[in-house]
Amino acid sequence: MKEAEAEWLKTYEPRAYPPVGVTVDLVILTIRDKELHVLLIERGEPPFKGEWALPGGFVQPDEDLAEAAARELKEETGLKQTDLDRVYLDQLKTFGKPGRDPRPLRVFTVAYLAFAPQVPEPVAGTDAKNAAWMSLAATRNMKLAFDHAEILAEGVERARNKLEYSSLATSFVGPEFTISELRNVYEVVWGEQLHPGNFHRKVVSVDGYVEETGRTTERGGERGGPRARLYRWGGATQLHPALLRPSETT
Amino acid sequence: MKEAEAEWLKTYEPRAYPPVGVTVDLVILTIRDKELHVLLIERGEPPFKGEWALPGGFVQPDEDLAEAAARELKEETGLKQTDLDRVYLDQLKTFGKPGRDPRPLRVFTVAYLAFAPQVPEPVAGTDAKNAAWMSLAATRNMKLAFDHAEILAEGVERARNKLEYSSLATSFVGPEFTISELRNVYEVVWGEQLHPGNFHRKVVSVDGYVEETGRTTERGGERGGPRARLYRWGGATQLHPALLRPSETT
DNA sequence: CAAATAGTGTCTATAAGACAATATTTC
DNA sequence: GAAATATTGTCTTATAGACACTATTTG
Repeated sequence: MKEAEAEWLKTYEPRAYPPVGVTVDLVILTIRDKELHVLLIERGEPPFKGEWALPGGFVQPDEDLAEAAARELKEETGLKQTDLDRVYLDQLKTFGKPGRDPRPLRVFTVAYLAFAPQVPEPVAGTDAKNAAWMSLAATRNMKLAFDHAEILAEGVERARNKLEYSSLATSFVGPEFTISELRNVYEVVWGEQLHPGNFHRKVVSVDGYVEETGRTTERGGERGGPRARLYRWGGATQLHPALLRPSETT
Repeated sequence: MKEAEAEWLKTYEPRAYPPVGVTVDLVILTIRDKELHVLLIERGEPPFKGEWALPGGFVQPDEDLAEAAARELKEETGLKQTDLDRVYLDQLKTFGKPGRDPRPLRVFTVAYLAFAPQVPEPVAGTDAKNAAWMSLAATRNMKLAFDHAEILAEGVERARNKLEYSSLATSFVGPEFTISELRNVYEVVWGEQLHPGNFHRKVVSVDGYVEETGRTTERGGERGGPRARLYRWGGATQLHPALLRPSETT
């Protein structure tokens, strides 16, 4: 049997298969000015030259999918390693409808979803391409390249669900955060107001979600209010019990 | 710009890319004799000739991924269309580690997860290949082809989670079922006993999960007990509130 | 001081889980 | 009749959400 496989390998002809390509595309979400934003790239090359698209590119021959996604994340966001360590990055879904890429090569794309903390820099593009954080509201009036509008919608939907059962809301804030900042993540991603008092009690009661640092913010809120206690992530990945969306419960 | 893209298309050279291939592989789960089973195929061709693998194959040029998965499901299970309509089939995850396929073609596989109702036939293979429902316990002592053991584990894990928040347990039973049969699905997939009384009340209380047919089984249980009422799926896809695994709640 | 916000207290409705009870049915 | 099972009842505890209250801080 070993000989049979070796024999078969010799006669194998790669070009018998119609050519296909595999890319990774990233839905990188962050929160800026109390709005959900996504990182978009203005394409410098055809196809869709000049249009906005999700960052991404071909998977290199020696790379696993997750490696390719991590590489793209690093290249496109220009985040420092310390920040990158705290970024959530996980596979979202794969898209491969014939014709989704106009090139004479059928391209499948494995979409990844990432949650980034607030980044001060407006985003550094690696090459001549233009990169920008776009608010989700803004993207709804744009036509994105390829099927990226569909991928983006899928990513946002996944993000909304992730917040319920996981502690990933902490990926959107800094290493130390107040309960209000965490609540803001939920409110922005879910697009609904939460009850501050109940949210506060809930978060601190879920085992392992957050732990106190023992310190507080330097100042109160912009328009008044006491200083808030600072928390850090408590190590739990899954929330028990979950933090369910109010609008889904009905 | 239109001219620029047309120009670029002409100069484009597909063979500049190293050759890659894309397959779909299916984790098809069903319940037989109070055990979770998966459909496996004994490979008739290299690579891994003679070893057991998940059913699957190359995505055809004109096919979308979901279409390819549905085609493979139909071909490999030999299920009738009426049964196929009730099978759950959804994308699981994509795998593409370099070297996962020994051929001189890099193969990415998009794994799909399917839940099938009890099928009387032992499974009809389309060609010379041997196909069989294997219990999960049995697969743990086997070496599966490619990285299919990893894919299978991922599928089982996803199945366990799906039961909590969705009504997909009904995909494992016939169009009409008793609460006990449904409970059996949960017990087998989760691998733990559930309280019959509490489970019963819970299931009938979740809005839209099941609805009564007004009829009962013809006979009681094998070893006694009254006839059970027959239910059908009530139309809800998400469960509110969810049916959480006892062992996860602690 | 007025307004805003952090954090806590309290009460109610709902849900989960333990346990028991009753009615049917099979061998 | 004995054992098994479907279904319902009851009680306790945990949780979610509504609402109110106090303390602290900013302009």
